[in-house]
Amino acid sequence: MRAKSTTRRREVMGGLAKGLAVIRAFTREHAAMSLSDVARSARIPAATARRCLLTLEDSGYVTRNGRNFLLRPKVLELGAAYLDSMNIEQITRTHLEELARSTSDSAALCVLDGDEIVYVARTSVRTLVRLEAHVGSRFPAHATSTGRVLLAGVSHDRLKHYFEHARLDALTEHTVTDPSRLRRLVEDCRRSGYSVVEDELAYGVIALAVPVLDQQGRVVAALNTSSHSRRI
Amino acid sequence: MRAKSTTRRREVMGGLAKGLAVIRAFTREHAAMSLSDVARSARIPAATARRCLLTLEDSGYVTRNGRNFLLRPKVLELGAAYLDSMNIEQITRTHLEELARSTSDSAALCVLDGDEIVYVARTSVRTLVRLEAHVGSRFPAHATSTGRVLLAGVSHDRLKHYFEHARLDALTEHTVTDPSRLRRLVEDCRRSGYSVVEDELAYGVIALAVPVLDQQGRVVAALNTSSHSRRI
DNA sequence: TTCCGGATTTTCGGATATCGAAATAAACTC
DNA sequence: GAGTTTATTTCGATATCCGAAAATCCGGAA
Repeated sequence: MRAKSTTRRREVMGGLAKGLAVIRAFTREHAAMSLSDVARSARIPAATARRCLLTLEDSGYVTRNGRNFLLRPKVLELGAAYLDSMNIEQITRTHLEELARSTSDSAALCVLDGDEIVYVARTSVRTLVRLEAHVGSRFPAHATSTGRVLLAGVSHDRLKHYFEHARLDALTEHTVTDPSRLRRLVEDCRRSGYSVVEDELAYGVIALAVPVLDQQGRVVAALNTSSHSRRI
Repeated sequence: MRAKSTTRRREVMGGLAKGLAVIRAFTREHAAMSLSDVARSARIPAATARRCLLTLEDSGYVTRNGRNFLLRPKVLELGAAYLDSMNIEQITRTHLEELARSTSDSAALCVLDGDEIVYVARTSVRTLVRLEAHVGSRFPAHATSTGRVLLAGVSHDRLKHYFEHARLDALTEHTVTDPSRLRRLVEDCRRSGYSVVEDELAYGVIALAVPVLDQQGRVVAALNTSSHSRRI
């Protein structure tokens, strides 16, 4: 007790972290949950889950239907703050829509977050059946065309950090999981300016990605277009 | 302050509400903010804002760039929980993309939240210049085609509540702000099953909306397609 | 450069609200 | 009605809250 309290303890707000965990506890399979469902799912005590839910209800993020709680669309505003601040709308207008129209296929704008890519905007004509994705969806960077293009744009240090920490799991038997091979593919991206990946994220999915650069020539996002390769 | 003098005080988590306010403080104009900017913007003491930001940084929602904080794409996951739980992807695939393709214009899927509509998904070919919208964007229900279709689908009680509380502000000189006239327009929607609105949300914008029904025939969302009407 | 003044960030401490286990109450099951 | 699960309340220990003070940073003048 005394020993640990003397050391510099990082001051954080437990309640905030728990409340966010509560929001994230809701999924497609668990769209409506009772208090105890939420507590179990978010791994927090029932009394705390209750306080979180009441607070979220008070501020309009959650609503109650009988004994069940569900998310309200207001939670989208939290993401909207990001989309807004990143000026996603402008990039979308510039690139995404033309790409989708010209290829008549799915197209998406993604950014890198840790060792995953995140969908920031998307348009599609026929959605990939085996890959449900929407704004905010995440996939491991190493198995996606977008991810490789984005990795090609980060600093040497960050790339080093990526290879030290990322888990290169195989998602299909074609997924590249060998670090040095992946490193070579990323370098190819840097040279060629694009990346094509087939059957590495899921069977039957082929995608092509190119970087989106800012005025200084830095990679700020990546555009991809994807399609079915073949049936399996 | 002995005992619970203030009878039955609603127990809430102040920290959670404040943390969410911090996320929402970020906007296009203020994409990167210092601690004191955030505190000012969210109307909370600096010391508290600091604890919120450190917590959000710890959990990956916020990052630091020198003395400035910015949102990370992880905040999109909070909205993704909603999109996921509402099965938006399926509705999008079913309706939105076909509409966008067939009309070659902007199309969006919206839901009602309070007296506003919220964009839940969108696709567009040429974006309306005067109306930047993305997933999570909100507009007042009374001035939008989508809003009227959605209002036409709510219960009598909720509609009553809407007319008692909503502020029918004029956004252009064509905006319908008279409650009884709006009520008639909403009833028209209920009968006809669609709504067309021109120049009421912004000059030069015309939109048409139709409801999306669930198996029980309840209105769960509305689809709209919009376009320029004329230059002003 | 060095120093100063103002703004920002961090620390501090007492008052107060939250945490969470456990008790109680309510609801549901059989 | 007894047994089981779920929801709510209680309460001492503890962490947060926030005003204010201290430390730090920063830009510009000398």
